This record gives sequence, C-alpha cells and structure tokens, in this order.
Amino acid sequence: MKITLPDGSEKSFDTQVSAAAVAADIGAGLAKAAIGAKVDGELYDLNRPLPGDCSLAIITRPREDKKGKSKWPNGKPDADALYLLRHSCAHVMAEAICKLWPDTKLAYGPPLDNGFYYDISLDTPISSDDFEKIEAEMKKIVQEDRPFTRYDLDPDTGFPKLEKEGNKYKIDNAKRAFEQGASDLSWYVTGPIESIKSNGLDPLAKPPKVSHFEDLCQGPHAPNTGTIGAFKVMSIASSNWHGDVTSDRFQRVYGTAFFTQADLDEHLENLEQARQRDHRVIGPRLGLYTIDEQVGQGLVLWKPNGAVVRQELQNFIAEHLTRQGYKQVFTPHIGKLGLYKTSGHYPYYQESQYPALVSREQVQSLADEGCSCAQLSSQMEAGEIDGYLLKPMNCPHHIRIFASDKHSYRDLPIRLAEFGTVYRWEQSGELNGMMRVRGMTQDDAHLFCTEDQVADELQGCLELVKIVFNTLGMNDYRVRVGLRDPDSDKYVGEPEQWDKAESACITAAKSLGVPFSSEAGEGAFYGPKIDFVVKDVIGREWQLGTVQVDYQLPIRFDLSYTGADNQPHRPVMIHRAPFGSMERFIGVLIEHFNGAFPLWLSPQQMRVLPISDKFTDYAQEVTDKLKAAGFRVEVDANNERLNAKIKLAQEAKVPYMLVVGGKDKDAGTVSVRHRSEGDRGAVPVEAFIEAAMKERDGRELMES
RNA sequence: GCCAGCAUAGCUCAGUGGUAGAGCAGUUCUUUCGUAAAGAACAGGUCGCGAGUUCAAAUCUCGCUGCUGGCUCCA
Repeated sequence: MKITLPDGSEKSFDTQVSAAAVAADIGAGLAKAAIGAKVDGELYDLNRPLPGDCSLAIITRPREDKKGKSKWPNGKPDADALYLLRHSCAHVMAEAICKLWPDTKLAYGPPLDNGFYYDISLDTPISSDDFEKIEAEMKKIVQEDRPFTRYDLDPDTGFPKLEKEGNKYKIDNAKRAFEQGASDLSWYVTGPIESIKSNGLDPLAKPPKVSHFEDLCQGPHAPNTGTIGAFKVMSIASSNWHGDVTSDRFQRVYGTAFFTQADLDEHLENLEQARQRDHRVIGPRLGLYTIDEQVGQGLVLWKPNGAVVRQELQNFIAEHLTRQGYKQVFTPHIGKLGLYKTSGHYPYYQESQYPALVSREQVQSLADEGCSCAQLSSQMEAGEIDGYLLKPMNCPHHIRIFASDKHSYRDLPIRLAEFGTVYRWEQSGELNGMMRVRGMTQDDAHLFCTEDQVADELQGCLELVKIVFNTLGMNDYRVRVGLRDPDSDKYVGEPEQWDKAESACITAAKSLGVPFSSEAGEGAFYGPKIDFVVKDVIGREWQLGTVQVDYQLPIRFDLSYTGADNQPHRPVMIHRAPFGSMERFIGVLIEHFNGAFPLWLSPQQMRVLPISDKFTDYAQEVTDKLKAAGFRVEVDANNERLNAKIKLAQEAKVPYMLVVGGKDKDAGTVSVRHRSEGDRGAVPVEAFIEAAMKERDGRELMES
C-alpha cells in the first residue's frame, strides 16, 4: 500500500499496516506521541489497519510546557486530538457509571467542542452529589491505562449480540449506522482484546467479569485510557432520544477532558471568568436592568442606566434608518385575533403566545350561557371566540398601514420602521436574562417593494448591519443564509421567485465580508432569510437579527400596488430586524464590552472626583460645563478618600474620572483618569470637553 | 414543559435539629485626604412561599414559586 504523508512524501508497505506502524517507521518519537490518525480526512484509530492507498496524517498528543500546559505544534489545540481524548473519556465515564449503577442503559455519548456527554437511562437518577464517586471510578480506569480495542462484527453476528444485550438504543444506533452506509458493526473494548478472545471470540458469550467494558461505537478512540490526562464530570441535564420530547427521556451527563491537569484548570478558570462577564451578573450590578418575580418571568425592567444605553442605541439606529429612507411608525401592543388568523400566526403558534384577551361582554354572555372553562378553552382553540392578542410580531400591523393607502409602483419601496414591542410565551426553562425573554422590543421594519427591488433592499438592510456592527467593534458574528430544501414541498411561491430571492440573499451576504453559510431547509416557508448569529460568553449561540423575504403575507392580506401597466401587482415584503431585539442585543453588548461601554453608550460618561470637600465648588463648576456640553456626569461629593472614589468609579465602569484638587482649581484643569488607561494628567477643562465631544460624537471605541 | 441543582440582610456568602452570623453596601460621627477600599458606632432578616414531622426546623419531608445548567423550542 502507498501512504501519502502531509508533507507530500510517500511511503510504501508490502502488507496492510496501521497508522501506528507508519509512525514507527518514521521515528520512535512520533510513534510514542501518536494517538490516532486522519486517513483521507477521516479520523482513525492508531492501530486500525489502513484501508489501502491513502493520505495519512498522524495525530499526536501535545508536548507539555514548564507549567504543565499542553504545547501544540501550531499554537492552538488540535481539535482532532481532543476529539479522540474526549470520545474516549466518554467511554470511561460510561464504564464508571455502569459499574456504580449496573442497571444503566447507555444510549449515545459523543464528544463536543469543549467536552463530551453520555445520554444514559437508569432507574435511580444521578445527582451532582454523585460526581465525585463517578470521577473516582474513572480515575481507576485511567490509571489502569487499558487499551481501547476495536472489533467488528458483521450484521448477522452483531445484531443477535445486540438483541441479547437488550439495549434498544444501541440496536437503534446500529440500524442507523447501516442506513448511513456502514458495512460492519464495531465495538470498542476498554481493555485487551484477549478479554474477548478468552471466550473464543464468541460475541454471544458472557463477557468476562474482570475489567471488561465494551460499547457499540463507531469510534475512533485514543489508544489507551491513560492518554486521558485530566477530566471532570461537569453537569447533568435531561434529554430525549433523538431530541424528541415525546420519546424516551435520558439523563445527560456532561464531562470534559484534557491532556493535562493544567489545561483542565485553565479551562475551569476560563469558565469562572466567563461567569463574571455574564450579562446577568454585570447587568444588574451596573444598574442596567432587573427582572422581578412579581412583574413576571422573562419581563425585563430597564433601569435608568440600561435605558440610557438602549436609547442611545435606538437613536443611532434610527439615524441610519432615516438616512436610508425608512419612515417611522407606531402601532399598539394588541391586535384582534382575526388579524392573526389572516396572517396565519394564530392558531399555529398559539402555544408560544400569551392567551387571548377576551372582551368583557363576551365573557359575560358566555357565562350567562353557562359555558364551562373546558368549553371556553375549546371554543378559543376553534377560534370561535373573538378577542385580542398581545402582538407576537409587528408585521400584521405594518401591513395594515400599507393597506390603508393605495400605492403606485412609483411609491415603492415603502419602508416602515418601528421599535415594536412584542410578547411571546416562551417556555419557562428557555428564559435567560436578557437573551431570551417574554416581552421584547424589536428593531423591526417591513419593506414593501417590487420583485426587482428585492436585491437592492436586501443590500440596504445588510449595509445597516455592517455600520452598526463596525461601530460597536463586533466582528465575531456569523451569517447564516437560510434556503429552501429542494426536496420539500412545504414552501410557497414560484420556484423562479425563490431562485431570484435566494441568489439575492447570497449576494447580499457576500457583500458583508464575513464568513457565511448557506443552509438548505433553513429558509422560512414563505421565503429565504439571512440571520446574524453571535456567541455569548459561555459559548452559546444566539440569533440576533434576521432579514427575510416574504411572498406569503402579501397574498394572505391581498396587498397590491398599481404598476406602470395600470394593473394591480403583488408587492414582495421584506421583514428585517437586524439586531433582533433590544433586549438580546444589549445583553450581547454587555458581554461584548464586559460592561465597559464606549463613551457614547455609557450611562454615566464622567464622574468628577474632588479630593476633599474643599473643592466641591470647583467640581460643581466643572460638572456644569460638562453638562452644558451634553454629557452625563455626576460629582462624587461623598466624604471619602480619593482612592475610594476611584475604586467605585472603576467598578461602575465610568469612562472618565476627573480628579480635581487645589492644583486643578488654580490652573483651571481636571486631572483625567481613563478607566482602562489610568492617569492621563492635568488637562484644561475646555480641552478635555472638546476631545470628549469628538470621541462621543464620533461614536469612537475607547478600548481597542 | 423536562432532568438535576440552588434559594439565609441591598450584594457576596458562613451556619448538619437547640437564642440568626461575617464582609461589603446603608445611616451617623470623626477625618479633609492627589489616582483601585480611612476609622468608629448604629441599623438591617417571618432564613423564597405554604403545609407536615418534632418538645424544638434556616437545618428533615412534601407541595409551590423563582433562578442556574442542559434538552426541546425560538414565527
């Protein structure tokens, strides 16, 4: 067989060899460090025979630096090496759990970007108190440094073995593997293959009792349990078979693994730091928002400081909307049920809406008729009762504004914008600080245009996103273009329209100059869309904005404009909320800036700190001048030492601290301290104001 | 909604069945201070809510509410 190595060189072998043999042939050092292989782009066990002529890259364990941290060849962790390690650790954890709770049924245990999990089913639920016990068992297995040994069985032998073991999840996994083109079933034994061979390799034989663990698994794995340098059982959650809530429920046990203890420690330290950066920690601490049990779950109360950030951001966005020819509208928070029946949102999304508000007269007449709660509920379900809905989206209201006038093709596009507040009944377990709420204000707009205008309008939407993201220094976002699934018939509209709209979306996405993915089947049923996705501090992805092309609602509401031919034509709608909601966007922003907003967004932009109360008069004089220049500024006249005032201002992330004492009073200066640069020395008041105004009005980013 | 965990002063937390604790914040007084916490005194709690067990419950049991992690969902 002919093996091509990553550097392009080739090696030939007379017999079928494994990656281990190739590594040994290259050098003893490599052989020692090798833990797996990548064969034609596919991960392989180190000792698994190579399939034939192929390209081969040896995956090695990292070296260690002086502090015991992994030292990776190209500076960043090798995802493949960690994959092998974590996948293997999932098996070790599964073995430990099976030993502690013999009735455990294993379902599925894959590696993740930052660890692994195993879905298990057992009678006695595991709790976090059990983690230590599990880790102790895992430690033993790792210390025994047992090999991971793969063996394959053909389906005729493999399926009876699985049937005998009686784990329906593994049988299901095996079936799926075959559907995906597997030719054999593979098991991984955490131990020498002799533990099987001693039974004459009879897969139906009872497995030996000593240190034997095997798991149906496609692999691959690290060569030995000892490869796992450090691990930790992290958390436990509930999950369902194939993510189907109506199907069997599992306990999902999360863990993580690293090559060294120092790596694990660093990871845990990073997690702790991320927690400190969480908007749910910083937000309340900085007085930005609160959520109150008496008001309701998922209902954000914007406190004065948060309101400033939001207002500034809205002003900024509104400024650009005006520039782009948007017209501002305002619409009420409720609308009649019929509106949402026309739009199709009710009753299809009934479960994610607040229940309808039914008129007093109607409730009374129903009561007079002796209507029971059950009847009321079923009439509501059937849509026989009229009422009002807290609006779950703004589009129907905007559509009715469009429909209130007759439009010529010359008027198009019409762009209606509103910071519109909508309400959605999200499941309680999904609520999350400002990121996932039940009442939110979208930076919403609806564009009504001709089909030919769609491409330009999409460009315009993305232009706005680009401006705002650049101004805020947010470069770390992902763009997802959702297209139709060619094999599905759930989509409405003509294929030609779709082709045009899809290519317009892709062209628009390209113009952003950031990575984007086109995902078939991710489009809305009424049209393709462009979504913006960012990660929070703990790595969770949140969709911010979306831009959607819609052919459906104009039909449902029978919208039209008069064309050059004097005939009615159907407009195309574009829904766009490029930042999603103010709640989520500012939640993301809090974490992005770690609470230290740029000057223009800071709730308090400056704080004047007199060094003693002898200088409060001068401090007030300075403050008045700053206020006259439009700054949000306060004097800290408390009876405290300067150091204490500075500490408080730093903690409040106030951009500028202006220290004033005798020297400043005499010279007409302020001693400027920048929250991240520290002491900048004395500056004449007017000069400081001028520079700060430039920084504020230019919406400059303070920290690079 | 589901599984596990958590809930003690405004905040961070200690308190394993026997008189509710600390630090910070707050109030008052002293101090008048030049770049990340001056000192002292005072005040502050129905231990999330409701039942139960017990001579006795912050502590044990059950239910509820809220929060955290994950699952599912996100028009």
